[in-house]
Amino acid sequence: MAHRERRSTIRDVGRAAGVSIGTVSKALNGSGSVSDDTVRKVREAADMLGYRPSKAAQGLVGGRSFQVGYGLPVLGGWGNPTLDAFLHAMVGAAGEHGLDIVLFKAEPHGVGPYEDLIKRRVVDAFVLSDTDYEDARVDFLLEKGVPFATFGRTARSERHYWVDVDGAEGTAQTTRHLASRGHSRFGVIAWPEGSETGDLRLTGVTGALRSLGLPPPSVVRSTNGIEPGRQAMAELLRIAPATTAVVCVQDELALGALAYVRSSGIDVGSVMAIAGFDDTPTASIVDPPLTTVRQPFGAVGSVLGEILGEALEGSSPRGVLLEPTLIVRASTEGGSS
Amino acid sequence: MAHRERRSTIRDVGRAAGVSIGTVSKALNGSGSVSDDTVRKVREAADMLGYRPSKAAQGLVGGRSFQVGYGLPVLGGWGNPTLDAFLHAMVGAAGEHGLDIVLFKAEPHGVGPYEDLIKRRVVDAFVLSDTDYEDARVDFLLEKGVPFATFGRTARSERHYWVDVDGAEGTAQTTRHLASRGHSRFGVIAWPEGSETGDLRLTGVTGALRSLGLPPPSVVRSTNGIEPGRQAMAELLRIAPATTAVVCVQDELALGALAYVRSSGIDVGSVMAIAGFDDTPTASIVDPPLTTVRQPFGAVGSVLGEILGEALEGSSPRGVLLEPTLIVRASTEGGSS
DNA sequence: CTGAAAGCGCTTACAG
DNA sequence: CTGAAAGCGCTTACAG
Repeated sequence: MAHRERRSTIRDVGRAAGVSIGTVSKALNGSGSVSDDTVRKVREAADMLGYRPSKAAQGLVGGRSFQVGYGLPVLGGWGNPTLDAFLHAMVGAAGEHGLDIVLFKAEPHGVGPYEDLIKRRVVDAFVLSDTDYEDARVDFLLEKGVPFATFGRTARSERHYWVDVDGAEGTAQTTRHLASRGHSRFGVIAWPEGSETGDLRLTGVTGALRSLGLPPPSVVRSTNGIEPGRQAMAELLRIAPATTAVVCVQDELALGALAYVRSSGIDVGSVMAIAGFDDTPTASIVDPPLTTVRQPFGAVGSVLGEILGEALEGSSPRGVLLEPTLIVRASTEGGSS
Repeated sequence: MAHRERRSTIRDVGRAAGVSIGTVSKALNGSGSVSDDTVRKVREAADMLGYRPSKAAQGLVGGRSFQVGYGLPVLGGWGNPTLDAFLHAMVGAAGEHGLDIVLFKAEPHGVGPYEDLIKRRVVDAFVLSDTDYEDARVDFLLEKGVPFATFGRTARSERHYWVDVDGAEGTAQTTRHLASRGHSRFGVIAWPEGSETGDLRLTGVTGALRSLGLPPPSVVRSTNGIEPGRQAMAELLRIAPATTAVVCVQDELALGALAYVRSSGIDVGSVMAIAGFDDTPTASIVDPPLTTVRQPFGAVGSVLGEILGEALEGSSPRGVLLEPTLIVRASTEGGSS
């Protein structure tokens, strides 16, 4: 079976159209000046032969690969389920700019794979996600002069393309929602200090409370996870027993907090309001369903794909800040209804 | 800033080592015969210059791209969360064979993107997931003689590489577990007819019941999703009110079924046992936690990566069937404990 | 063992 | 407007 027909080359097209390969190239790319008649003949021949130019050859002469590298964040990075929507959107948007996405395995903080892909000329640019505020990869790419776009702001944001979701705005929305439900004693379960993302989310709460004229929140810091969330909630109620509204910087923390409160026999929703961040699939399933903030991962991916086109033109970098959406569910709505 | 140093080429290495570029190539690739001394000199020069051969150039001359295409299944394909582990493992294993993964957006059943990547010589092979039993892509690639490996068996399995998880064995395990807990009236919430994967999972239940000498299950078919699962469960209890054990071919269906049963005031676990398939993250969180079957997605990915190496050698295709693991949780354990 | 040369499939000045 | 030629960075017979 297996046809494995020789893929036709520019030479075949030239022969079929009765012109030189240079003319075929110009006709097909619309570069240089070619008579309408020739263009037509060449197009016909190309169509008939199903000709598509070799990317390797184009890349070699043009010095561009039309490929963008994306290092998969270490497993579990920002929660499995989001990767799907993110990749789809990014691949789609990049594709519309004629760019393919090349996947590779990113080591925790290593620049090794990045360097390799650059040197082997496999990619023209990179997309970085799960960036730290101080990120070795950012400095490396900046120094190499390789275009890239990050998901998340960094210490060098003004020097590279980036897309981010306004986390502070997300928790501020949550806070205003809770305040409108009558809450005034707030707690926050935050990430350890130094996490830019986590601190921005914390800021959203404190800022919103301040402008509402409410007292500042009690803050407990915890690593991510359900069990840590449970413990953090216990701690929070110990240091601030009057708390009635808890904003968590991530859903898992909220799920832990929720489990703790429920197991203490306190009603979640009416007595104690709990909110998370990220709208993980679980959030809508737990009892009671969790109020949370949804990040527009699809939009992040497509903007990243878009922006990559610009990055490759060498225009000066810009950032895009996207708004998250508050998803109100029973974990903050129980009682007063 | 931006160094953008000219990436060094084979010519630079030759100059630095004082040999011809042909010799550099042979020395670095270990092909042809080169004196040990020359090899050493060349290696040193290459290291010093940080030389890495251009993949485009190698691809052009060798006619191979060392890239493998993977079309992202349509959003939500086999449930977001699994994509992460799958991609990680696949990218890792492929990487060890010197292969990069190129992502693209697969249209539902279209071969268009596949044809394009072949013609443009972007990839040497493909990985297909979410394959249908009759899959146009499989026929297309077979006819083109392009190597590929599928996740899931197809009607042409003996002609291509494949990796699959033994779904029938998974639900058979579930069934035996439930029978050992004293259940004898089984229900199955399955996918619509024609889904090979779904039908295999259904088969696992019927087969196990038969060999246990128990009556066949009542079967309700439903599209995937939590809400459909809820409705399917209602339907199941209507047509077979005596049912006490329900095996669902996917977790989301099980979550819907569980929600329905719980909201009817029936105790899940003791009175009504419910099991799912896939061990999605949510499964361990719901109340009660869901008994389910875990697919070794990581293993699937790495075997796929492995096997791709073979596929590119042109050796004759083989398939690998991986065993899933039953994860027992409270949704099937309540009462009798 | 080593080098010169051809060639992979394109694009792009450069002549005509 | 069109074609011949050079060249992108490699690998691989083919001579020496």
